Amino acid sequence: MPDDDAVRAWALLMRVSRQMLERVESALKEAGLPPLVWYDVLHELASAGEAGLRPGQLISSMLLAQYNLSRLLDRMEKEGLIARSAVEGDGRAQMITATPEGLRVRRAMWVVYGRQIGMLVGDRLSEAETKALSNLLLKLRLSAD
Amino acid sequence: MPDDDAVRAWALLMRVSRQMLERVESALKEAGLPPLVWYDVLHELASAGEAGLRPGQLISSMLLAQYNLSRLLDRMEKEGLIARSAVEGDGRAQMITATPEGLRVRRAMWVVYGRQIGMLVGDRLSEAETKALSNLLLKLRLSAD
DNA sequence: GCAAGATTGATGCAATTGCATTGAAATGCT
DNA sequence: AGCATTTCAATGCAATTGCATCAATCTTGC
Repeated sequence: MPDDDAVRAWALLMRVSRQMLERVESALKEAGLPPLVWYDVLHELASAGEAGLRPGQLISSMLLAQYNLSRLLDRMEKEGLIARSAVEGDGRAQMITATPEGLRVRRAMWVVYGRQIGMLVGDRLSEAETKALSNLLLKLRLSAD
Repeated sequence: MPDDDAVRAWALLMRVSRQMLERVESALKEAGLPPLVWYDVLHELASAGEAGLRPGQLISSMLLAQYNLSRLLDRMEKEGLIARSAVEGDGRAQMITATPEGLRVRRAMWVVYGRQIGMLVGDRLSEAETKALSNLLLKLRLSAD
């Protein structure tokens, strides 16, 4: 059985992260933008550059289930935000890239998303506190296993 | 646009909380137990004592949508873990109580859940760090609005 | 070359969630 | 009292998620 301090920190972690996530999701929705997970995909793709990414890379960087990603990409493709292309030399594989429209949507989402992060974190913690929080969370981060 | 520290803390908060949640959920599943949210309901009900709670109280303590709670209670009732009873003097309202079986399941869940909290938090942070984390999260907690 | 196994991504189906709306009962107003 | 408004909980329906499995292709070992 864990000690009370650990339970308290756990409970706060769960509650705060959910509250904040809901805030961000509802801000995006109010602005008529797609859900946050779309941003994450577009962000990863944008960082990856021209070449794009393999779905597997998205899965591991985003902690997303394979079947979930597959359908998420279906939806994003239907909206014209990403494109799938064949990988030469491996008929199973595919490459995912962000379309120009996808990059545009990403920027539009960041306006809302970034503002929320500012309000939810930047405005509430000093710089030192923010760094301290990151360091504590780093210790909690789980590796692959 | 928020500063980089805030974005970094945000990203870690999201990632760490999701990773941990998944760990706990899968530990519960492996043990053949219900999902975490069932624990939360049972826990609230157990703390509330004999009288039980009104759905509205569960909604606000658990950050759950009304329609979601309604159906969650359906499932839990079907499994015999909670009971709904009428409120005298208000025909719309109901009272939710945990059944003895519900309390038993709660204890069984805590064995697994508590152990996970110990491993995920207790074992990774010192007491001082744990308290510091709680204090930082407290500052991030959102009030009702 | 080829069968056995591994890897990559998609899909059928059930469970859950989200959204809008409904139904029923209480409250407020005149 | 009579009717509009509010409150409390449930529900129809669409979207998403989870689970198991599948199909196609690649790799390995013979």
